[in-house]
Amino acid sequence: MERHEIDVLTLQETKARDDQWPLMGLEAMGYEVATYGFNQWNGVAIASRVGISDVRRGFEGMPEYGDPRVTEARALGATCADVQVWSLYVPNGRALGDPHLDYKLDWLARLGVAARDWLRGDHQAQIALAGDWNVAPRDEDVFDMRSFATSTHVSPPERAAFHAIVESGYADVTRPFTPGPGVFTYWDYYRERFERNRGMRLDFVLGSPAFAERVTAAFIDRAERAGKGASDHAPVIVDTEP
DNA sequence: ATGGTCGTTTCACGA
Repeated sequence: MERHEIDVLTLQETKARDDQWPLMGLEAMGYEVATYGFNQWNGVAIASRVGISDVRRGFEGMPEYGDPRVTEARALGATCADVQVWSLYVPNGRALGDPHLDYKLDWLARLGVAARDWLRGDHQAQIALAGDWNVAPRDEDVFDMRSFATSTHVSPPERAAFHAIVESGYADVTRPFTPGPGVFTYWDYYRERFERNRGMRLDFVLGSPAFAERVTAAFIDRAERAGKGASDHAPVIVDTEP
């Protein structure tokens, strides 16, 4: 965060309850923090050094689909300066035919309905939908499509759900600055997946028209994936005009 | 078709 002068940070799959956050450290760096941690599995958070004026919680999980410890996925919205930022952790889906995939598709559909409502209410709204989408929208977003033939993340319904949100007015502001193929945001921990660049592009920032106009650059910080103890996802950074 | 890694919920499980 210090190296890249991050104004607003969104985190997903934090595996932390609200009471487990290192808030003092973030606050010492000048950040306000909003968290939405369900349990030790899944949570989301937003840290902002440009202020948080409003916090919205939405799109919680659907426990009827199974064990709520693992099915819970969350979305946390916060108004940071003039931008409404959402930290999204889209459900994983687990496997084709698994009820968790139905839950994932329902969750994305509900997000799409809400996102369209936000645009209808205010055409000048600056909204960023940022996080782990757990969808690889294009074939080039996985290192080897043959090995994903019977997998989630690339299935037509998942891709359709993602594209529906794009087509409703939320542009992917990251891909134009980080074109593929071979450009990923996630590499599994299995041996040499990162070293061999056998990854997936699952993390995106989608922006409303007014926000997308302000974006000047995007960057995937691969170096953060290299160290011992790193997350399996790399940070995705977006720059905007003031 | 399987297994490979990681961290926590541990000799199991979801990512």
